[in-house]
Amino acid sequence: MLTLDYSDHRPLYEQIKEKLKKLIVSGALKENEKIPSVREFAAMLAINPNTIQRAYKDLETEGYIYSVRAKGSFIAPIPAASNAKQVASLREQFTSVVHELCYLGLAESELVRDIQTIYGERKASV
Amino acid sequence: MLTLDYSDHRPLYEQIKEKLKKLIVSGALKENEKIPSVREFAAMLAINPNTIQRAYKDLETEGYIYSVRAKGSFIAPIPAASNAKQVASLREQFTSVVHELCYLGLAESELVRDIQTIYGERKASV
Amino acid sequence: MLTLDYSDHRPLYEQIKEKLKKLIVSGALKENEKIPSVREFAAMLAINPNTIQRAYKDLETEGYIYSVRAKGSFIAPIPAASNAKQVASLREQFTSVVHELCYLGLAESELVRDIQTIYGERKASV
Amino acid sequence: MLTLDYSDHRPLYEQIKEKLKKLIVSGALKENEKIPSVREFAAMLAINPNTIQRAYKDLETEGYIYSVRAKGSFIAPIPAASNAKQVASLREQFTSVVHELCYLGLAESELVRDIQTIYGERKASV
DNA sequence: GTGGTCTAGACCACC
DNA sequence: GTGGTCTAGACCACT
Repeated sequence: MLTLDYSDHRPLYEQIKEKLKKLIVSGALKENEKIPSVREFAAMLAINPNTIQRAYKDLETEGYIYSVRAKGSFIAPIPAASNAKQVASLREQFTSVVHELCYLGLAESELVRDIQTIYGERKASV
Repeated sequence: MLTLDYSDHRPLYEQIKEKLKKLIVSGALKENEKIPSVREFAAMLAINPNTIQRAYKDLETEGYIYSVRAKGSFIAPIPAASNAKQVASLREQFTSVVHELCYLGLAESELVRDIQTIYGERKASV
Repeated sequence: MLTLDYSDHRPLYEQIKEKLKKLIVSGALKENEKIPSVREFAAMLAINPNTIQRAYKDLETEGYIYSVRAKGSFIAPIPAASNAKQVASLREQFTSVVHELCYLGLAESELVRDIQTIYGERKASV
Repeated sequence: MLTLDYSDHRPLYEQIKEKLKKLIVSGALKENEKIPSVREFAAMLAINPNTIQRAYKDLETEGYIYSVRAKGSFIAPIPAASNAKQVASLREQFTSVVHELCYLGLAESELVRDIQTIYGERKASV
C-alpha cells in the first residue's frame, strides 16, 4: 500500500499521514472504503502500532477518515463546506511554490496544464 | 527585515532560509543586491552569528546568494540553466498541493488566476 | 579509517568529506553500510563532533550518505538518475586534467588503460 | 582575455593562474607568444598589479611562462622532459575524477571519446 | 545513545 | 570590517 523512507528526516507518522492523504485526495481511495486496521497496517510496515494510531488519529481530526469502533477505519466523504483556514494555508503554500517555479524559469503554460490535468481527472472520476 | 517565530518547531536557520528565499523569488531583493553581513543580521535578530552563517552557506550552495570574503553577501543572478532536480521536486510539491485544493473544492479558475498574477508581476518587473 | 593533514590549508571538514567520498566511489564502502557515529568519529580523529556533523550533513545533501535520527549514518544507494549539474562539473574537471596531462606528454594509451581498469573493477564488484 | 568570477571563493591570483594555464595547455597560446605586461593586465582586470605579479611568478616557477627583463613575459616551450611529480599528482586527480564519474553512471565510452578528441586536437595543431 | 540545533567565544585570511 | 572554521558545551527529539 505504501513504503517508508528511512532516509526521510520527518517522523514516520507524518510520512504515513502524507502518503495516505495523497491517496485520498488523488481519488485512489474512494469514499467509505475500508482501510487496514491499526494492527494490520503496523504489521505490514513492520513498525510500532502506536505510529499508525497517531497517523489515523490526526487524519480523523483533519476530517480525511473516520473510525467506527469494532468495525475499522474508513475514508471520509468529500467535505461539502471546506475548512477556510485549511484552504487559505494551502493556497499560501501554492503561491509560494509558484513564485519559486516562476523564478527558476518554468513556463506558465506548464503549470496551467498540470492544473487542468488534475481537475480533469477529478471530474471524470465523479 | 524579517522576524523569527520561536513557537515554530523548525530550526531557526530554516526559517531564515525560507524567508530570504521568498524575498528573492518574489523579486523584493534584486540581483547583486547586498544583504546584511553575518554579524549585523545576527545582531538584528538577537541570535548567534553562526546561525546566520549556516543559513547563508545553505542558500549559497542552493544558488540563491553568493558570498565574497571581506566584501559581504549578495543576491545571486537568476540562474540561466536551472537545476532540473530542484524544479522536479518543486513541481511534485505543486501537483500535490493542487490535488489537495481540488479535493477541498477550490475552483480551478482561482488557481489559474493566481498563476497569471504571479507570472504577470515578474514580466512587469523585468 | 582516515587521517587528517593539519598542514593542509583546506578545512578539516573538507578533508573528511573528500576522503569519505573517495571510499564511497571506489566501492570500499558498500550501500547501506553503517559509518561511525558523529561522536565516535570525532573521538577517533580527536576533533570536535561539530566538524564531523558538518561533513556528514554536506555529504548527505550531496547524496553520498543518509542519516537517520537515533540510528546512525549510512552509505546511500548509488543514485539511479544522477545529478546532471554534478556530472557536468566533474566532466569539465576531467577534460581540464586530460588537457594538462596531454600537454605534459603523457601517452593517450595510459589514460585509456586507467579508465578501463577503473570501470573493470566496478563491473567485477557488481 | 579572461574574466574574473567574484563568486568564486578562491583567491584571485589562483583564478588567473588556472585560466592562463588552461589557455596554454589547450594550445590557445603558442610557444614564445607574448602575454600582457603585469601593469597592462592589472589595468584590464581593474585589480591590483600585485595579484597579477603573484600569478605570473607562480606560472614561471611551474615552467609555463618565462619573463625577460624589460621585454615582458612569454609562453614557455612545451617541456621535453616532463616533471614526474607533477604528472603523478595530475594522474591521481585523474583517477579520482574517473572513479567519481564511474560511480555516477557516466559511460566509459564517453570518457574515452573525450580523451581522443583532446589528443586529436593537439596532434593536429603540432 | 543517536543525529541535530544553538550559543559563546576564539582565531584565520583577506582587503 | 568581512566571511569562514573550529571548539566546547548545552539541550532537544527520538528509540
